[in-house]
Amino acid sequence: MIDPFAIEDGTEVPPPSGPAPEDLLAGLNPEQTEAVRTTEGAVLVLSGAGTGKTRVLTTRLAYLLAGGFVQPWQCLAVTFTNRAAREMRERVTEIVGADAASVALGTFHSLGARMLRRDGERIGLPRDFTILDADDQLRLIKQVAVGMGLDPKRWPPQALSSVIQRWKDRGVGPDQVGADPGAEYAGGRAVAVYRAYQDELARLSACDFGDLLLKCLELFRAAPDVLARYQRRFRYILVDEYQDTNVAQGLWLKALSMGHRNLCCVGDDDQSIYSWRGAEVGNILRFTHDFPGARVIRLETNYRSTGHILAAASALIAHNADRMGKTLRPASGDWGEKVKVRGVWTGEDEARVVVEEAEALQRRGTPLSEIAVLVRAGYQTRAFEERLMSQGVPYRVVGGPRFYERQEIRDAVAYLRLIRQPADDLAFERIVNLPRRGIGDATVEQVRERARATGTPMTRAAEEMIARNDLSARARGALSRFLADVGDWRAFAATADARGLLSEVLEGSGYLDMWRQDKSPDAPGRVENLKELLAALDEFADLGEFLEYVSLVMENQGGDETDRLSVMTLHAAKGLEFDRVFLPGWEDGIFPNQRALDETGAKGLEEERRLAHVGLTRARKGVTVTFAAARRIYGQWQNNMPSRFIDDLPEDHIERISESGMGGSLPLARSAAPAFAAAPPSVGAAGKEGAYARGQRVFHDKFGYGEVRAVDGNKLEIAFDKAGLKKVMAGFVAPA
DNA sequence: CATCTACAGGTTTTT
DNA sequence: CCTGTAGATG
Repeated sequence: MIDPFAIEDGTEVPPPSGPAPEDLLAGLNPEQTEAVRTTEGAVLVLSGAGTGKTRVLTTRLAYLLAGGFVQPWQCLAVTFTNRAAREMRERVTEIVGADAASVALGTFHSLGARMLRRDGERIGLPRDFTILDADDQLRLIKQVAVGMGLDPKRWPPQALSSVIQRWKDRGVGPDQVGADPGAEYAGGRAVAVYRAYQDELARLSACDFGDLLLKCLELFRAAPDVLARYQRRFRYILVDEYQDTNVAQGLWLKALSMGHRNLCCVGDDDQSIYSWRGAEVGNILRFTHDFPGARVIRLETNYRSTGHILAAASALIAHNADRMGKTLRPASGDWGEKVKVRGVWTGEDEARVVVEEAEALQRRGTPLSEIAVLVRAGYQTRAFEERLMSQGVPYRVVGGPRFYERQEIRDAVAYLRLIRQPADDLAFERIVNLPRRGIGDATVEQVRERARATGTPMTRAAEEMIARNDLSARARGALSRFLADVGDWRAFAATADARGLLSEVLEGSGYLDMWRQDKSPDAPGRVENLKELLAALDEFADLGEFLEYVSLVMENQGGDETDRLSVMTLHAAKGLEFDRVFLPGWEDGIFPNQRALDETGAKGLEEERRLAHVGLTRARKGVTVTFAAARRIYGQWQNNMPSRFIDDLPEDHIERISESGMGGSLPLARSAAPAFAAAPPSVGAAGKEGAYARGQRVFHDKFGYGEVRAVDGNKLEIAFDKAGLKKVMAGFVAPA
């Protein structure tokens, strides 16, 4: 590594590579220019939706580098998502070239992990610690809590886990909990669970996601020299999505920036929608207090949306009290279309109407990829999926499980982890009986018991139990066969490359065969994913490096070029934009969500409103807000009032649409609803009952060809050739 | 130890 | 309504 002091000595400043800094400013507006050029000191760039935030961020980084006054590795750029990090790296590379490669650029978590790998030994964290994801974390907390005698029914591990995570988000270790919120949870024993969980993590040489920051803070406290080194090194720090940082991340940034004090945070308090995940809007609201003398620069010129959309969004968000205040101004004078507000009778009507409008837009030339349906909660996607599927409109649901969160990937990774790290008990437990090899819960429990009693890893405990003949003959045989296999793989790992190793493991263990023989419809996809994992391994010489990549960075392969409409949650839509956006389910209780209201009151309502603001500002040219008078939720008919957010939209900028042929009696104002007390008329949207008969051959988009076994109204029971017996709505199949 | 049945519970989820 | 999990059963 290059000596960071080479530049500060001022002797050999390398000549600027690429463009001159001032040339980069062409095309920026005055605020953007100011945000780029104010390189010294603390700067908060309040960047409203569509105001060119990414452009400012990348230009600012390029501007620093292009001057040649700072080495790339003296710049720290922090994002939340890998996607954002990748995009920033790509865009800066386009501007300044290869220099961009050595900028310390990444997510909070990956940068934290890098620091801990380097210096974590100073706080007793081995260099090769394992990174646990949410699933591992939950299993471990559950184990610990149950081990302490807590009834998982009364104190769900899930809840304990979130209490502990909130502590970590706030930078609070087990010894610092004090009177922190949540301290009373589980009769005050949550703290003890936290402490035991941390002990357990230490025993496993593991960190969960929260630890990647929490342990950095601990490191900075315990080893001031290490902190000082980072402080000297990072002369310029750049942070994206600052409104989403939690307390720990805020402290992390503050600590690192104390050397040169050049900290630039970009964010938008009006897009803070992750407080329930520990994000602390206070970080942005208190910025000038935390960094006295800080400059605040507002970006308010919106280059994305037409006038009516912006006017509606601005008026809506103006109803929030807790904000720094910003007004989006349209860059163009184009008012465009008013925001459509459309009431319908039922949830099915809503899906039908939305899909019809989307199809009409497509006919008039809007690509499906420029149309999005943004819902409040995941369960709402279903109605739209059904309708889109039956209409044959290509669509994608964004935001399924991440690649590395998939069961099959985690299983494969667990094999690798166990091979590399025999003490990885979580990996051991995960795959010891997967595929089934006759090592049941009872046996695993015995091994765990002995491991706990003797303070050894489970692998070791299992070996000892075999040697001492502590087990039933069956279990003993199965377990020793498993351990022998792992031993063989471990030996193999010494010579083979990563891909060869995993390939051998997946075949030799029977894991791949397990999925190949599985009859469920998603099994082939899992086999595909495993192949993808194998292919990804080619890029890595070192298994450890790969495991880090898999647990922190790896994403679903995009690779989908077909023109599809997007369906996703509002949360997933943040940072994206589309020509046309549909915002369904604007009904009190759904959006704003009832639980948000119940649990966090006025604060919750404001966050819901920010979510609505995010939704509206995703659209360039058109927004359609819809609400249904009644919908079936969990099989129960429920009448709803139109969302109070509809009242926040100024009449001048919206167009209320009444359904034709429905008597014009739809509740277009809140006072008119709920519209009816009894069940609404059934629409029968899902299909033509009686169109299918037993024995008929049919085709289904997902499951392929099959034969109808039974007909029950519009539900069919079909024996699919590949996917097996399924119950399917008649609307989803076509005669074959 | 695997498979079946009963039953609770169902907001959002960047790492 | 439907899905995931706990416990009882073979």
